[in-house]
Amino acid sequence: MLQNQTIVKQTTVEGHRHGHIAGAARDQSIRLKPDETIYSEGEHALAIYQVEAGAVRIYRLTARGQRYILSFCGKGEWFGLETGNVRTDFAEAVCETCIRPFRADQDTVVPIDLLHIALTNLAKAQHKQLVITEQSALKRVAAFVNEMADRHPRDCEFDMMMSRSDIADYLGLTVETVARCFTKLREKRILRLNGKLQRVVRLLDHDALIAMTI
Amino acid sequence: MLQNQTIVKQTTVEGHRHGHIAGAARDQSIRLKPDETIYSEGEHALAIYQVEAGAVRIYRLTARGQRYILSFCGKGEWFGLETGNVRTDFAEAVCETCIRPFRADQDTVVPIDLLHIALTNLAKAQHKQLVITEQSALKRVAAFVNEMADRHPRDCEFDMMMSRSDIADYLGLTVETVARCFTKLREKRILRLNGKLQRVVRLLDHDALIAMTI
DNA sequence: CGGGTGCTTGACTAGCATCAAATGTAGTGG
DNA sequence: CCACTACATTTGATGCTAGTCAAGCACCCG
Repeated sequence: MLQNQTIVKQTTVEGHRHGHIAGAARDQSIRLKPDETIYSEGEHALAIYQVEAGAVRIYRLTARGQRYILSFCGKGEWFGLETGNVRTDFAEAVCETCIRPFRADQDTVVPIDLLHIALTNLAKAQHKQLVITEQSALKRVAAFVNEMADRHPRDCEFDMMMSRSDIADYLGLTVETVARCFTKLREKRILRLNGKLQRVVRLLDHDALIAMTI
Repeated sequence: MLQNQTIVKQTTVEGHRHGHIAGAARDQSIRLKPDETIYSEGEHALAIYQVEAGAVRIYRLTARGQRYILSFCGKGEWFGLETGNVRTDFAEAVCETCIRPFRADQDTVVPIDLLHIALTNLAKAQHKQLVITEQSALKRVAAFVNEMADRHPRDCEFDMMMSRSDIADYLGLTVETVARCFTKLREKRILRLNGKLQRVVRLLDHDALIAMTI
């Protein structure tokens, strides 16, 4: 028994080589244009990142080329922590985005609680499992809008920034179904959609929205 | 920027009080009967566990009383690591099971790589997301059987131990659909089912099974 | 023997995917 | 300024998949 024990405290991120994007001097902020790639599957994992502004999508491609978005990371959230030292997924900016890399240089050991980040991401992933499996398409979309609303507390109007196909690939639905769900939410007077791409949500009835996700 | 930084090295499990089950003297192994509870939602998290034999199901209950199984833990796998110090889910033995608790006593700090455990569980959760969202019912069941088969390398016959409703609640399907998928796998001559409860799988065509999960 | 449990099968239905097309907006070039 | 293309979103029609409800079977135990 207990063959799997290893020693504590190997709590710095793996990977030592320098890559294209983490080449930024002294781990300073990086500005990204919409859809710009941060890292790709198969690359050497050499840094973790914190979002300072904007949003990042983390996704994988299936054997059939299907995209599946594991998570969206908003301001303050961390991403890029991997089990091994090779990337298993892709990271891209959703919109105009600003991120801050943290490399694992031996001399500049940054005091980051990697365990806390990992556990937070685990909790997010588990919550997403519940959302996806238990609920109908409408409830999934409602849960998504609610998740976005939580990132803009006190604002009743905010820009989701994600396209319909981003949302579809995140919730395991099709673009058409997502669009239909948004019109249903509009018909129910729970929200209004503004902006040329209909990505700006104005929440009319937050309580009703929350009630839908239960 | 960077408000969320905290200090490294708080890598011991939270919780200091003693609970009913971890009261076992000196963190020795615990034997469990089928369906015996290990911990429940809302309890104080005071230990993490490693499975020595058998299997454990980790699940949550939705507001409507629906059970959703987040993961099954087999031999060698760890569970019970939480973000806070309160349990957010339930843990039960699937069958006759043996687990080993690790408490967070200040004097007996066990050298466990909690980060590695957290990242492994994160990877499992992410993989499960892909299985659930991308695939049809048949593919999900195939993926499940494959997952079980991976726990019994070189054996072409093994006992899954989980009931049909366990599998259904794990894959986000109904019992009937799971049963239908198993008959399809039988009809395709990919496996045979033995035992009084039809839980013993005999793999006839492992390659075909893997091909289904892609 | 009867009742309980777990698995399977059948008939029917609701909901989402699929295919197809329309709308709206921005950008380009005549 | 208008025609044209390109792209994102929306809407409509149709079919299939999995959920629901119901029943039947196999096994076990009192």
